[in-house]
Amino acid sequence: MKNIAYIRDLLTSAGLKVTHQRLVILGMVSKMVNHPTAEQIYNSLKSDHPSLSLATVYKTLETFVSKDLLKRVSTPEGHKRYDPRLSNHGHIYCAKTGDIYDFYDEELDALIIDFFRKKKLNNLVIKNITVQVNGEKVDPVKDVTIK
Amino acid sequence: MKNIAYIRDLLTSAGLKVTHQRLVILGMVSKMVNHPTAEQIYNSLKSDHPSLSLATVYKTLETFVSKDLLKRVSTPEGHKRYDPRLSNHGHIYCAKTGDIYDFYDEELDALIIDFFRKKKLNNLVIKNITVQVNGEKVDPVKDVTIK
DNA sequence: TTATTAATTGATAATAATTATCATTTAATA
DNA sequence: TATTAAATGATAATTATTATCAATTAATAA
Repeated sequence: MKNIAYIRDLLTSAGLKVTHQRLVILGMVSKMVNHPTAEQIYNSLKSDHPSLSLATVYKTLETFVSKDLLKRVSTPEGHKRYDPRLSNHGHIYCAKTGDIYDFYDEELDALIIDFFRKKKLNNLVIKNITVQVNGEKVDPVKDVTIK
Repeated sequence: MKNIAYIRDLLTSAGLKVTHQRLVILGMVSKMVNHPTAEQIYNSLKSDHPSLSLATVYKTLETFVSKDLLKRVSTPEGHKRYDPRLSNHGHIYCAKTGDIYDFYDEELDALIIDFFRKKKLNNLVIKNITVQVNGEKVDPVKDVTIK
């Protein structure tokens, strides 16, 4: 639960001016759970903030990504969506509904990081590693089915 | 090395009419190494096939994806790119150049599949699992750097 | 507290990427 | 070879995103 004062601090620490728009955009995206697009964030805000511009939402989101206040998530459909959860985690993407679910597992993270460490990839600074699971929700099945 | 006869078989097996356009598009994307966009594929073909339409390239690529003859790859930039390599593998994405490198590791695959099997995710048919590494190529560094 | 200044915003135009439409052409059969 | 359904090409339309720029606003300095 990010309150206004906390978001204000985040913006200041990132070297960004604290504007009304930034406060409400970061506040909104932080409480949205399903990795919204710029348009969805705009739609969630416009009734309470009728003067807000869609262009501002687009620009502001990209500003936040560049300052590491948000992460940008890519889907197989190739749309930009935003994720307020900054700690490393994986995504489960449902092709049928377009929903994205987060999953967290430190053991898996450690495993993968270790894997790449051993690989000794030269010449590459890794920013993040994401495990993306693509699948389809179905009527309840007994167990996870792979391929 | 996919020759014409082989590609012809692929198309037929997928229940697709064997057209000149499909042959050359699948032939081209299969030999392109860096996960091209529809436009890049079109550009690679148009000098030899001046009558080919960009719209056909777009449509054909999506047809191939729906028939599992290609995979669609998403990048943090949110563009659609295509991958002719169907066996499971991970992607290393360079934010600086936009290049995507493949990496294959059966041990890592087995590890991750096992992880999800144990999770017993109900209600989800997993189509594929991709490990996506986002990073930046730099002047040679000593070792892989994480975060 | 107000003035200054540079950054931000909103409105909208422009661009880029992708999809839709539909008349024409073509591949697979009968 | 004729038939027919599917695919193609040309282009319009749509969608997503970015650029432009005058007006506004936040941060600061006086």
